[in-house]
Amino acid sequence: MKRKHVTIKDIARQLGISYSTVSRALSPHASVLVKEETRELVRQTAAEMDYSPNLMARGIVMGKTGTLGLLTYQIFQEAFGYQTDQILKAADEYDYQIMMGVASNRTSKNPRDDQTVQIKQLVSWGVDGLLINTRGDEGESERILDAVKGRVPVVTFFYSTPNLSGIVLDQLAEYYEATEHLIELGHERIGFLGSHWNDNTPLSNQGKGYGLAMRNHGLTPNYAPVSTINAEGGYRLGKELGDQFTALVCRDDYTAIGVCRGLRESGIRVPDDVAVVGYGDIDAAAYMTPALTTLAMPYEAIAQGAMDLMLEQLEGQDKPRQVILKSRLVVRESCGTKNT
Amino acid sequence: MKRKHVTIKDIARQLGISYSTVSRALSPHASVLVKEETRELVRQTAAEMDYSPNLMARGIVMGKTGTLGLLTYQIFQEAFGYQTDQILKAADEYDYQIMMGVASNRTSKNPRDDQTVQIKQLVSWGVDGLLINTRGDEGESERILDAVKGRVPVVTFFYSTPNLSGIVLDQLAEYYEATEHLIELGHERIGFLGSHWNDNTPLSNQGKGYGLAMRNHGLTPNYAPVSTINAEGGYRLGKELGDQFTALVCRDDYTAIGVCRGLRESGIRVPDDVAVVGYGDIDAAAYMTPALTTLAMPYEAIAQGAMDLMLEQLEGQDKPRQVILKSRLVVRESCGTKNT
DNA sequence: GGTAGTGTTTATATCGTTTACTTGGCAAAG
DNA sequence: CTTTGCCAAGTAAACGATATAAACACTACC
Repeated sequence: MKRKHVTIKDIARQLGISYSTVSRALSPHASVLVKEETRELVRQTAAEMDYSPNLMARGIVMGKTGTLGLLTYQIFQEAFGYQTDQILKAADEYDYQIMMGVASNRTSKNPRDDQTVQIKQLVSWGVDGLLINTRGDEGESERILDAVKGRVPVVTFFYSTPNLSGIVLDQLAEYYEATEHLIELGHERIGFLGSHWNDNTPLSNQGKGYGLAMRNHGLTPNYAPVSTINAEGGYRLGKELGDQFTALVCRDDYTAIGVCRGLRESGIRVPDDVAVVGYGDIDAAAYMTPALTTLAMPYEAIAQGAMDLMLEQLEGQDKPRQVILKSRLVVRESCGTKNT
Repeated sequence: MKRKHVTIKDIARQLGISYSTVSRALSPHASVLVKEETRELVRQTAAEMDYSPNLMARGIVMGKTGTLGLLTYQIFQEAFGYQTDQILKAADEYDYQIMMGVASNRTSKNPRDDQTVQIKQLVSWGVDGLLINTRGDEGESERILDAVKGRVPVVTFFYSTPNLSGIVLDQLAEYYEATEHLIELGHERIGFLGSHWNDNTPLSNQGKGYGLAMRNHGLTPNYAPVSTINAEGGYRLGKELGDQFTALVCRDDYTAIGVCRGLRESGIRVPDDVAVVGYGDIDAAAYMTPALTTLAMPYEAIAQGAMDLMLEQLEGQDKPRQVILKSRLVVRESCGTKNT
C-alpha cells in the first residue's frame, strides 16, 4: 500500500512543463505572470490527479502558515465548546485556520498537558499567532511570556494577563452584580461556592466581587470551597449545607445544578428556601427546574475581540492592549423573587 | 519587531560546527552517531538560544508528521467535548499530536464547514491519518472516501461507514433496550422524539431500534420530529404533546431536558405522568430533577478503539474493520418505576 | 610506514514549495 | 535589420530540517 502524495513535480512531468510554472499557475495570488490557457490546463490536471498542496512546504518557504494556535483546557465543558466554536468562526472569517492544543489537568505519561509544552508545540508547528484561553492561576502571565519568548504574537482571553494583549472578563463586576441582585431580593445570608477567594490570582475575582458586594451592603461574606467545575462537587456541598444560607452564588452552572440537587435531597427547596445563581448559561440552565439564574458569557464578543487583537498584532502593533468584557445576568427562577 | 525563529543553522554558526551535527545531536532518535560531549553542548546552547525545531521542515523530509487529523462537528456540545477529550488522551498515549478540524453546520462565507473541504485541508497539512466523527447522514461514507482518495488511513467513529474502518455505536440495540425498559415498566403509549426514522441513513437506527422494540411487543411506534440537538426543540414539543404519551424516548439529553420542561409547564409531571429517557449522559443529567434516565456512551472505549484501528492501518493493514460498541442504559428517576 | 578499523564530523542530496533571476520568442519601434 | 520592450516559461536558489555518503582523525595491527 503506497500512499504517495501527488506533488507539483508530478503535474509538471505529466504536462512536460517546468514545475515553477505549475507552482505559478496554482498560486492563490493571481498576480498574473502565467498564460490563462496554461493556468487552466494546470488547474484541471491538478484536479484530475487529486493534487493537494503540501502546506508544510508552503509554510516553510513563505515564513507564515495562515494558521493560529488555540490553546484551551477542559474542552469537554459546554462553555469551552461554545467559546471554541466562536473562535473557529471568527478565525474563519479572516481566512485563518485554527490548530488546537488542549492543556488539560489530566495526567499522562508525557507532559503534554502542560501549558508551556503545548505552547512550544504550537510554535514549532509554525502558527502565526497564539490564542490562549487563560485559566487565571498563579503566574500564568509570566509562564506564557516565557514559553513564547516573543516568537509569535499572543492574545489571551478570559482571565487577565498583564503584559499581554487579551480579552478580559470582568468577573469582579459580574459577581458584584449577581450578589447585589440577591441582596436586593432581600437576602442577607448569602454564600459563595467557589475557589481562590483570598489570593491574588485573576481567578479570585469571582470571590472578590461577591465579597465586595456583601461588605458594601454591610453583610459578612461566607465562602465555601469548590475546587472543580462539575456538578458532583456542588452536589456534595449542597447536601451538607443545611439552612446555613438563604442564597448561593456559584462558580459555574455545573456546581449550581449540583447544589440544587443536593439541597433538594436534604429537603431544602430552591428557590423557596435557598436562591441559587450559576455562571455560564449552559444549554440546560434555561430548561431545568427551577430554571437557573446565571451569568451568560459573551462568547461571540470574546472571540471577535480576540481575533481583532490578534490581527492588530499580526500587522505589527506590539504594545499589549486589554479589552474588558462583562457577562450578562440572566434572571430566571432559581434566584426567586422579592417576596420570598 | 522582527520575529526571527532560531534555526539549526544558527546554533551551528554559534558553535562553529556544521549544522548536520547539530541536527543529529538534537535528533529524538538517540541512535548514537554523535559524541556525548558535543550532544550535550548542542542541547544546552539550543536551550539557551530558545531553539524550537521547525516541525514542518521535519515533516516534509521525514514524510510523516506524527500528527492525526480529528474531524468533528458541533464541538460545543458536551458529548462531543468528552469524546474529543478522550481522543486527545488516547492519541497522546501513542505520542500522536491531534490537529483538529471542525465541520459544523454553521454557514460562513467560505465553504470551510464542508466535511470534504476540511478533510482536504487536513491532508494538505500532512496528517498521518484521519479520525472522523461521523454524523450518520446520507452518502457520508462515499463522500469521505472520495475526499480522502486513499492518501491517508481513515478511521471513523459513531455512525457506521461501509468500506472504512471504524467504531460503530449500535444505536439500534441501544434504543431497543431503552424502549424495552419502558415497556417492561408497563408503558404502552411510548413516543420517539428524533429524526430520520424512516430513511436508510445510519442516523435512523435510533428510531429503528425504538420501532423494532415496539412492534416486537405488539405496540405501535409513534414518531415526533426533532431535527436539532438542543433543549429548545424538545421544549417546544413538550408543550404541545399533551397526554398523548406516557413515555418518551429522546434523541439526546438536551432534547430530553427540554421536553421535561415543556411537559411540566403544561402541568404534566415527569416521571409520574410521562417517563422520559435521554441519550448521552451529560453532566447535568444525573443532577437535574428528576434525574435523567439516559444512555451513557462509552467515550473512552470509542477513543481507544478508534486509536487501535488507526494504528493497525498505520502499520499497513488496509482491510477495513468495524468494531461495534454499545451505550449503557443508566436508569435514574425520569423513567419512573414499575408501579406508576 | 602502510593498511584496517573505529568513532565523529562534514558535505551534499532531498523533501515540496515559492520566488528572484534568466532566457527565449515575437511584435513594435528606431 | 538591429534594438527595445513584454510576456511566458525555464533555472536555480532558497526555506529548515533529515539522511546518506564521504572525509577525517586516531588507534591498532602486521
